[in-house]
Amino acid sequence: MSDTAEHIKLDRSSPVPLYFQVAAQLERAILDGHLGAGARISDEISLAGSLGLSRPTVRQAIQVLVDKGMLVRKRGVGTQVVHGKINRSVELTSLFDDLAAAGQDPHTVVQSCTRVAATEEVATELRVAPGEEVWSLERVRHIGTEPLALMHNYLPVDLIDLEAVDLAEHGLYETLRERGVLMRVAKQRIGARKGDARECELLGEKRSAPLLTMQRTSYDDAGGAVEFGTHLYRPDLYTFELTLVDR
Amino acid sequence: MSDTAEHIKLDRSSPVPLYFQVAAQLERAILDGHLGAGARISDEISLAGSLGLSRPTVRQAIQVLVDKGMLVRKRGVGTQVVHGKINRSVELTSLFDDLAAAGQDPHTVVQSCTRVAATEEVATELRVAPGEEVWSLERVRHIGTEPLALMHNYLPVDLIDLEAVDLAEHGLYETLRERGVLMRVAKQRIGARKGDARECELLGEKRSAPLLTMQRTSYDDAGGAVEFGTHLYRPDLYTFELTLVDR
DNA sequence: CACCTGAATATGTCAAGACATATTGACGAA
DNA sequence: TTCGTCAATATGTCTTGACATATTCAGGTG
Repeated sequence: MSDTAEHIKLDRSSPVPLYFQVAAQLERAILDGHLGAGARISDEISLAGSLGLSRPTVRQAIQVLVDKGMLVRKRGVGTQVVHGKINRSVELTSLFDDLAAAGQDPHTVVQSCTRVAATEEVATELRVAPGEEVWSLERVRHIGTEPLALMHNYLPVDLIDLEAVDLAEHGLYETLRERGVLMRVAKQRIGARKGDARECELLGEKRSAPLLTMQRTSYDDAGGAVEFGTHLYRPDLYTFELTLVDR
Repeated sequence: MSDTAEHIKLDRSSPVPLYFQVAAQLERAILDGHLGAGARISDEISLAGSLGLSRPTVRQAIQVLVDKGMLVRKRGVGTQVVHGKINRSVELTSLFDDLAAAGQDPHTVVQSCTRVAATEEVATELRVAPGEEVWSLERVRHIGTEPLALMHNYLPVDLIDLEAVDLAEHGLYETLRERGVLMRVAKQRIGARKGDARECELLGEKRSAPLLTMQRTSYDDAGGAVEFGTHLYRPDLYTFELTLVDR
C-alpha cells in the first residue's frame, strides 16, 4: 500500500480547516522524508476517497503546497514532489520574526524614535500630505554581538504611539499585530550600494563596505499604507531567499 | 449601477477559462483606474449572478488577483482594491524576458560556453555526480551601451546543445522553453558583495564596486533541476521588486 | 517495423447548493 | 448613555457531480 493517505489523519472536530490539515500533514511527510524527492503522490480522486473528503477539498490542500513550490502538477500524469531542499518562500514577516523563529535570539538598539515632517518620498509611500508628521524610527538589529541590520521605518502618527512600546524587546511587526494592525500586502525592492561612514560604523563594517538594501511598503487589510521602511543589511550575515512558482 | 460586472464580458466559445477571463478583465479595470484604490468590488454572489457564472468560478478569479496583491478580502465585509501602484510580483522569467517586455532591447555577449567538470556546489545544485560534465555559460548582458549583468549558468549536458544556439540574440530561458524544457519552480538567493577586478571590468564599474548577487536553481515540471546560475548585477541599473501577500 | 487509434488515467474547469463564521450596524434593555 | 443581542451581509469551507483535455501506453493497421 503506497497510499499517500497513510500519513494523514483528520480531526473533524478541530476548527482548523480540513484542507489545511491535509496540507500541513502532507508538508510534514515531505519534510520528514516519507515522501522523497520525485515521489508521486496519490491522485486526487483516490486521495479524496481514502480520506473521506471531496475532491475539491483535497485539491485545495495540494494547491497550498504547489504554491509553496513543494509539489508540481502535471495534467494527465499526476503530482510529484519537487527536488531540492525547501526554502520557505518569502513571507510577510519581519527580520525579527525570522530570527526568533530560527532560535537566534535577536535584540535591537533603538537609535532614534521621533516625529518628523514627511519627506516627499515618505509622504508618497504612506499616502499622507508632504510635511505632515510621521513617526521616524531608526534601529540597529544585532544577532549575538554582531550588528546585522540598520533599519529606518516611517509610520503614520495616528496608527500607534511608538514611544509607549518596548521596541528593544519586540519586533515592530509583532507590536503592530498585537495592536490590531494586520498587514496583508507588502511591496519590496531589493538592491545594493556602498554604505556611508555612519552606516558602516553602526554595522561594524569597514568604510565603503557593500551593503544589501531593502525598501518596503506594507498595506493593511483595508488596502492603505501602514509602514514604509528603508533597511540596510550586512551581506555576509543576511541574504534574501525566495521561491518562485510558475502558474 | 455600481456593479463591478459592467466592466466584464465573457466569451464562452473561447478556450480561455472563464475564471481567467474574469481575472484578466478585472485586472485591466483596476490598472485603467475604473476601479480606484480602496474601491469595493461587488460581492461574489451578485457578481456570479450578473455574469451568469457560479460562485466558485468568480471566487477563483478573485483569488488570482488576491495572490497578485491587487485585491484584499475581508471576511464579512467585502473585497477591496489595494492602494499603491501594482508592481508585478517576481515571476519565473529571466532578465532578458523582463527587459524585452519593457521594450529595452537587451543584447548579450557570450564570454564563454564550454563543458566543464561540475564542482561540488554545481553538482549538488544540479543533482549530478561531482566531476560530471556540465555546460558552463558566461554572458554579459547590456542595455544600450551599458553592461548590466554578468551571468554564469550551469546546465546538464544532456538537456540541450548550447553551442548550437544563438545566445546573443535569444535569452537562455526563452531558448529552453522553445526546446520543450518547462521551468516550474525556481529558488533564488539575493545578496551583495564587492566585485573582483575582472567582474568590475566586465561590468564597467570601478574596482571593488558593490554588486547585487543572485543565485538561482530552476526545476522543471518533473521536479528535477535544469539550471543553476550565479549572477552579478550593477545595483545602479537593476533592483529586484516583489510583492508579498499574507495568507 | 512504424504509425495511428483509442482506452485508461489524472488534472483542469465549472456548476449548484449548503452551512460556518467574522463583521457591521440597528435596536432594545439596563 | 452604554452595553449586549440579533439580524443582515459577505467571505470561508465543504460536498456532489459533471465534462474537458493532456498524457501515456497498449494494441491494431498499413
